[in-house]
Amino acid sequence: MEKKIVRTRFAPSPTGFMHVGNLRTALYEYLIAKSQGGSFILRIEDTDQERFVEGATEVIYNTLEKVGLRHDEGPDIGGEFGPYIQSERKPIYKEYAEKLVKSGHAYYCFCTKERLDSLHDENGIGGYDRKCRDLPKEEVERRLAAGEACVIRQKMPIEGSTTFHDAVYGDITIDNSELEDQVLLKSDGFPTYNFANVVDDHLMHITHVVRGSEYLTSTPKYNLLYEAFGWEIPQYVHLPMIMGKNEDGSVSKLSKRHGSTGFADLVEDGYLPEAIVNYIALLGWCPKESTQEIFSLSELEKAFSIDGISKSPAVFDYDKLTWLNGEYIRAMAPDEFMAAAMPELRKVFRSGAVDWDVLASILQPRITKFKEIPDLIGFLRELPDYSSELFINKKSKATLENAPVMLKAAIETLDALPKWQLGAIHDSLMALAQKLEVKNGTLLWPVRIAASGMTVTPGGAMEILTILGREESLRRLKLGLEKLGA
RNA sequence: GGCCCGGUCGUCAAGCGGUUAAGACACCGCCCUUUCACGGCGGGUUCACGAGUUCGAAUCUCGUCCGGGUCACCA
Repeated sequence: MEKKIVRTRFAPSPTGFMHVGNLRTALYEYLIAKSQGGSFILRIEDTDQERFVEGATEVIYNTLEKVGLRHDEGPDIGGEFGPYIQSERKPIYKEYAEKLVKSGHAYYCFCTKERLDSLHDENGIGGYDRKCRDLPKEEVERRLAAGEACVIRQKMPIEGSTTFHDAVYGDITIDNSELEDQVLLKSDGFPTYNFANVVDDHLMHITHVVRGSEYLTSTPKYNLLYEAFGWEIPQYVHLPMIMGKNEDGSVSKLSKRHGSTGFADLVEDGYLPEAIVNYIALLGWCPKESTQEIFSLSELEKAFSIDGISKSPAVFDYDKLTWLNGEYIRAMAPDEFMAAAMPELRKVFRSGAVDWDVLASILQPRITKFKEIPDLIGFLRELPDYSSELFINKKSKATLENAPVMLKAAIETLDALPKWQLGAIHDSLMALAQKLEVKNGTLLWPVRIAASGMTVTPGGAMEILTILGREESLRRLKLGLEKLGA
């Protein structure tokens, strides 16, 4: 049997905002295609002209590029089945909608917006009453000729039920009585989302329709459309929703009140695109026969399979994303880390000789986001005001009495150092502790306190001294001595 | 409210009739160590509840409860 080439599509509407749910859908669509050697298509769904946002398609292109999801066909690069922007396909939808009217699967409806609104109850629930479903042919033609505004509606079966198969949820059956005679073509001539999808997915030879599970209940309408046209029904792959945790502990569809929900917001918050992709891949999918969690995009392409997709909604966990981000930072090569950290480092050190390598070495294992850097090392730029109480530390056996002694001895040996380098500082201080017959901590604790003015610092006394440089280091140590009244 | 879907540690999750019910994040403890971090080791009444099928159920069936989704000329 010949195997059909897998074709998936990402079909966002240009709203100017890339929700992580959307991005995950795109990711899975890409992975389903690529894991099977297929094609990933980008189609812009701009059928709602009221919602048009300037520059919104650029946001889509930029996001896909940043996360590395390269499409094989799309508005910007073309392809065999274009155009790939729905507003440019307007005549196609009209043609197919009229076909359905002719075959008796759809009909013209002249009901006004006001009449439709009056059909809903106070909760906004209640659908169309099918008033125009059986209008006499002559009346339809007369009103059409008169130029009366109208839409084309799908004629749903009154009885029976429709069953469809979903690759993750299995067989789902819904009574046809639940199905409304939905609008296919709006009065402005644009298709509705549902109709445009069916027509385009078929015309573009899409094999797997991937979308959020909020579309589960409208899928029978799709099947009915495919059947009315006599088209082959694609594979449905519905994805579990992404939820956010509310303050009271409950969950609901991930939205702004839960934190950043857009790709751009997350990047702004300091998350790396690779980490975001890695994290959302794991939200609702898990590899088979492996407990691997760190995945590059190409590793995902190899490991992904539809049967690893879960059914239940997943809560977006910023903690885990943060951890992953830290993992990505730690995995960076030194020069890569340096390049990425430099903009933040420059906020603290505008000029001057700094031992960048030592600085990077204390930062890389400690940060989870680059934007943490300025707060973390502000003390290097300016010594904070601190209390002499900080010199006391039980575990290091550091006291107010021995601190001045240690400091004095440290200043003396440090001052005599020919070269101000981490190795030299390390060796001399270790030798000093031995000579004084105290544990390392007893010497190093007061030195670090005097050098930093803080009880908790990234890196130890030696790294801090190295970065500070000879002059500033000695100045701070002497200041510490003064503070101790010695 | 009708219909649809879901329910394994706080969170992401493995599990597909027989397991000491994996792993990860978070949390706690210990170790490493000059603080913190990294790293290492260890810890926690997790199968919503109730029936049923079965020698045996987290896994199958039914009911209950809880959560979510959906009912537009929005996507």
